[in-house]
Amino acid sequence: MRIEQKPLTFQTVNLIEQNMVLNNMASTMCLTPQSQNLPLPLPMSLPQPSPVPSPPASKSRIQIEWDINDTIVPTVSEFDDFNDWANGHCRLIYAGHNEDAKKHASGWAMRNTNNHNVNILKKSCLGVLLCNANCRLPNGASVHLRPAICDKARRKQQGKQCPNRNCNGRLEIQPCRGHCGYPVTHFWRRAGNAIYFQAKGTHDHARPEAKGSTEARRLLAGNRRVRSLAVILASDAALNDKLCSLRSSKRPMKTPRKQRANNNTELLQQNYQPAATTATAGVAAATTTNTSTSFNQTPSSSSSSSFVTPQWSTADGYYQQDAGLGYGSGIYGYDMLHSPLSTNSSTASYYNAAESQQQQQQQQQQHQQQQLLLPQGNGYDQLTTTTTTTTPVGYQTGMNLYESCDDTSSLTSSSGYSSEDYSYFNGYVPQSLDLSGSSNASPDNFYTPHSEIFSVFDPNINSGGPSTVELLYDEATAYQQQTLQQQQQQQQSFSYQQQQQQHPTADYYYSNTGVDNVWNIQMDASVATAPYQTPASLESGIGVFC
DNA sequence: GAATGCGGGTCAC
DNA sequence: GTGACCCGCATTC
Repeated sequence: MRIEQKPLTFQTVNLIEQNMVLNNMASTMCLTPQSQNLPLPLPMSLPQPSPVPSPPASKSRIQIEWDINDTIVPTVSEFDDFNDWANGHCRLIYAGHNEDAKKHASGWAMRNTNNHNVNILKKSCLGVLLCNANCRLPNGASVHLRPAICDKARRKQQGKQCPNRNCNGRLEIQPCRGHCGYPVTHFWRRAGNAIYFQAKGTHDHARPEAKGSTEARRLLAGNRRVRSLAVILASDAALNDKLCSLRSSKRPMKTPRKQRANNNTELLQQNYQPAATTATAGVAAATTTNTSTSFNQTPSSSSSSSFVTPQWSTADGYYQQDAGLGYGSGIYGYDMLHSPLSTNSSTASYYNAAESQQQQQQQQQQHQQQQLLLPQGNGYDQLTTTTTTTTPVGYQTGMNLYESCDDTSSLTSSSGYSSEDYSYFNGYVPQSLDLSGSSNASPDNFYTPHSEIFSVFDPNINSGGPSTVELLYDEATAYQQQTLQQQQQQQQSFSYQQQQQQHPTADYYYSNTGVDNVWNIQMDASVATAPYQTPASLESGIGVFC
């Protein structure tokens, strides 16, 4: 036991950071499998990410030492915000009534692991399901699916053809080896009025898709107008992020799944109500350099408690958090599907630090333009605000910006299948999407690495009125397009982006027969015919057609 | 059907 | 003893 004798108080940010440095140091002290004579991780057929820096460990605002295995854990009166994407060696204490905590939720695909301790629930990370061909979607995103928790279901997943029909790759699990060669483990323990969470290890893989997307796909399974994987992931991430920003104000009563499906249309009518305070905790972006200011610990803090500092308390932090983790930037070896809505935004990675100030100015200008264009009261303006009020360091510029950004998260976790996941639509109607739709805007604004997002919609898709899922996607589309326009204005040369711009008329089309629920991603033969190239392929000069 | 929690059991160190 | 992992069962959604 290492319980401090002094009363629990909320320490200064500096102390928090110091603690995180210690935590990170502790994590680095982890013995390697070699040193322990443990079997090395299984050789992976999947392309391994290049050595990646250790992501920041999640922070706890509770400065007290404890361990999940302590006989008696400290009693606290203040709790951490729930963090779906807890990473690194960290300990968090959640309120006992926290629904997510009660469900032992996580954005990571965690499966139960028997530790023969009835008091402590142990879970280990399953990694992420990737395409072994390392294919890229037209938007540059990689395939990063969520491994099924159920062993049987997971076995079925593996070896399946990549959802990208033009890719011959197979889905393979990239196991998590973030804890000394073993999967990252999470420990949950209930004691008193608190739920204690401890994570060991730092995930060495991309985030899987949000849990909710699996549900979404199920919903879509019977829908002949299922979108592409890219869109699914994008929209999922969009919803994910949005839910993140709303988490604190939501949590309605649970709704049976069937009822949710039936109510989806009704949900669309709900107006987007921004959260006064968003208590969802993203992955704390502490840095080992201890140079960070209080990322996410916005001055505004929380109105509910002087101790509680919502990490996402302001819209401004939206993208900072999103951009900061670096998953999308390839820092961790993967360019995850990004959208401003995405939990894995890589959009910001197209910019570098030296340009950030200029970008901000441009963004502000763009923001003003957007404000003029966007309808009010439909929620879209909310998103716009979150998008364009990015601080100079908001767009991720590399690992050194961890401290100013946070991870996002999601709907995933607990709420993946919860009604709340589908209950927080903006409620804006398709018409609003037209503002960002391809019909009115210059093509130059659309053909970005993510342009396919705007091409996937069946022209007849709304003929029968938008479904819940459709609007879900539309929402992602509109939001993403907004940011794409900003990106285009940046005029920053990124090879990948340049490649896209070389074919300003190129377009991608998706088709789905509805039979096997497999999606085609095709380039319009009438326009550009150059193969799509990923940044990597551009470097190597090898075109990638998937 | 899948997620989740639980627990028995095995294996390696 | 510890940790990882497999498996089956039951419950819930």
